[in-house]
Amino acid sequence: MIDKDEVKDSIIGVARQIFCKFGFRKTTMDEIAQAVRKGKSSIYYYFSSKEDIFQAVVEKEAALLNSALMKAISEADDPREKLKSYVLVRMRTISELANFYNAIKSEYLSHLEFIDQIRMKYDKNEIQVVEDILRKGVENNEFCIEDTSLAAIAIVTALKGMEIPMFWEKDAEEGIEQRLDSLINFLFYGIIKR
Amino acid sequence: MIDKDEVKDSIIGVARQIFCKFGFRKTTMDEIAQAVRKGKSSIYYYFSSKEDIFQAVVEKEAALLNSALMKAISEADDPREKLKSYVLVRMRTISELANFYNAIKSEYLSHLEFIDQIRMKYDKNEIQVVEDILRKGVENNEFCIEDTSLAAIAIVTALKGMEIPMFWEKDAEEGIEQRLDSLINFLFYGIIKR
DNA sequence: TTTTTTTCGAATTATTTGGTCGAATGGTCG
DNA sequence: CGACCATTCGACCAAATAATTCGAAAAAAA
Repeated sequence: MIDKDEVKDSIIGVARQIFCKFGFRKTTMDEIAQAVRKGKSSIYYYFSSKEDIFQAVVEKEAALLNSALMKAISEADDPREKLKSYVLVRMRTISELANFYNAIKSEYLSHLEFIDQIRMKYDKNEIQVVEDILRKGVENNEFCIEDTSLAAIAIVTALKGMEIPMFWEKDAEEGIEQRLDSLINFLFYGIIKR
Repeated sequence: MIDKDEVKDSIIGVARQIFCKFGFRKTTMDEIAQAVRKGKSSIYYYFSSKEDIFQAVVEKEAALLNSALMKAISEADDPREKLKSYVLVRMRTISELANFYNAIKSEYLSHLEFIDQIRMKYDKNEIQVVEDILRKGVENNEFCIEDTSLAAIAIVTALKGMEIPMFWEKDAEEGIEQRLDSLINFLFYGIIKR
């Protein structure tokens, strides 16, 4: 017998590719089915709808980013390093996932609220994590921040700001490192105790 | 009043991009219309159908290749150079147009016979041009060929062989120069009088 | 064999899309 | 101005396509 989750995973993987290429609308169940070498109807044995598949893909992407962040943070030790590593890894990973986000953006997919829901879920998590780092930094006397909660939100928001479509359009490769540096500098100048 | 041909050209240009990205099937008239900032029905004022637009795009691509070839040939002087330049420019231009051909291939577009027709039309032209080069080369005693007509067909066919989809898949950039060299060598060894 | 899991073809329904048409809009020229 | 083109567009339709359902057939497990 086959592991159902394995099949689901392979569908998610394949679907991701096709979504990347054509976006949500232009991706058909037939294409997904053919790509995993199954009948169209078989897909419905694993997922209840096209939207369901898409949701799974988004969830997986978000989880991927999340685990990359967690790993990066856990590997650095002092708060300053943690924060730096967090920012760097976040941008790098997002950059890798850019394909997918590109595919999504522009499509009038906003009415699929679950995307926002998933994002929000992970956002809260992210903000919490960043806040923890900040708080520890304050305790260690490395950062001077009045309201760590607000600061965390600001940082995550700033990083999200770099995800805006425009950013990924053309300059990608070259511009990214510079922007990262300047962003990190900016954050640190305002945060680090001098 | 606007120049009708200008508008047509802009439609062709925009349509080309979208065809490239999504292929014929997945490209909708609405998209094309939106991209040129017109109503869908307005497009039909300039073109009679989606196929008609596509045909125009193909025609333009073919014409582009053709004029590139003519220019290259006219700039070289002796037959040997002409032939070499022809081969090089052909491959280079095709490489640039690869995007478009990629978009077309794989789609079951073969039932649109006009593609074959256009190709054939330009093929005949190309074969004729090559044959002229060869014949001059023979006159100049640079080439030794029994049947220039057959040889021309062979050469054009050989070059077309390099257009097969597989070729463009992955190795593109690196492999192309080598292949070109070897192809040219191959042609010349069999043709040039030693 | 019986039962359960998995697949699929055919049918159904919902949505999309190519294409038409007549009515606007707007500029041109007498 | 008003008659006359050129151009645009919204509303509409039929055909195509796509999502989803369903029952039955394989395949696997028990």
